[in-house]
Amino acid sequence: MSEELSPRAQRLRDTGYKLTNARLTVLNVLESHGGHMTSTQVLDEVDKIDSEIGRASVFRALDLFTRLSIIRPTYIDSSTTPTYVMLPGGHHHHIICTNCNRVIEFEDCHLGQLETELERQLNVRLTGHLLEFYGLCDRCS
Amino acid sequence: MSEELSPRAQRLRDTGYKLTNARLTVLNVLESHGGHMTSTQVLDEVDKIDSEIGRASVFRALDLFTRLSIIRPTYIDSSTTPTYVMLPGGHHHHIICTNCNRVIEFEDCHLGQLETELERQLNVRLTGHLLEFYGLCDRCS
DNA sequence: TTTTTTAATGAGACATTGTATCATTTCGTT
DNA sequence: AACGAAATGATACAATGTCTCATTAAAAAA
Repeated sequence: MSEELSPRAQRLRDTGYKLTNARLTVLNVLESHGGHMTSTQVLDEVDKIDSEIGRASVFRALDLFTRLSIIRPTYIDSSTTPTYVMLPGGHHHHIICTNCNRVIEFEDCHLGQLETELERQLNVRLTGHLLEFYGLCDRCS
Repeated sequence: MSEELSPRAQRLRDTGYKLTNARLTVLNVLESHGGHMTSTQVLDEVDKIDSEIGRASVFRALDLFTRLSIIRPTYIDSSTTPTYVMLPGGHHHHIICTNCNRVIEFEDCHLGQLETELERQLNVRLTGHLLEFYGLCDRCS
């Protein structure tokens, strides 16, 4: 088949993982929802598209994508069920209203400098980050 | 009883919540472990101290503390079971090694400026934040 | 101090979410 | 086309979190 692959799918293959139907479907679902989904939502959407895909494979894909820093689990409106956010370009930032749980995205995080500083000081190699601010949104404050 | 209260316990009472045995025990456990614990660990430790305290109350306390930004659930070594980190002074930052899951703490995050900028631009009131970097630690890179 | 009010509790059945196992299938390569 | 390793799907299971409701205990009022 000669479909074109999304950059993330490319990355999957380049890292040595097989491009299976299950993985591509999960990735597709995440991408088409902007990557703010719980596992249950992903399971539902995947099921709509291809009900042959098993529950376990969905969880396995979510785990794999997490390890590859394609997505990141975080806790938004439940302190127990994670929401998977995409890490476009390896990073993500938002504000969570602690009253109504609304999520507000914003652009610049100015963390490039801190990142290189930490890499030098601690001898680590950083590939991404997640920055969450908590507080009250304009409606709730 | 005239025990002195921790600042966080004070905060609980000041916000109008009762200082119950269950809540104080959970808080105590979190504080004495530096606040990097899963719910199961908290349940175990609480049970050691006072086995009368019910499972539900522990979860209720964790939820409450999360709402008050005393702790924050985050992903560390499982993409599903959250680890609760304390937000001392309303914030927390660390590096998670995506290979061995080691957590490296660091100090300055230099986010004060960004915080005030966002408050002004978006008309929000921010009370805390969580900053996570992902990458390979010195041993794994 | 005693009483009152009401939030919070604990027990435990239940629901939800995630994982392990393993025979079978599929991908990518030869 | 055939091969081998990786991944899958089915399903039983395990772990984690939630609900209900009668009872208790914390804080306020008397």
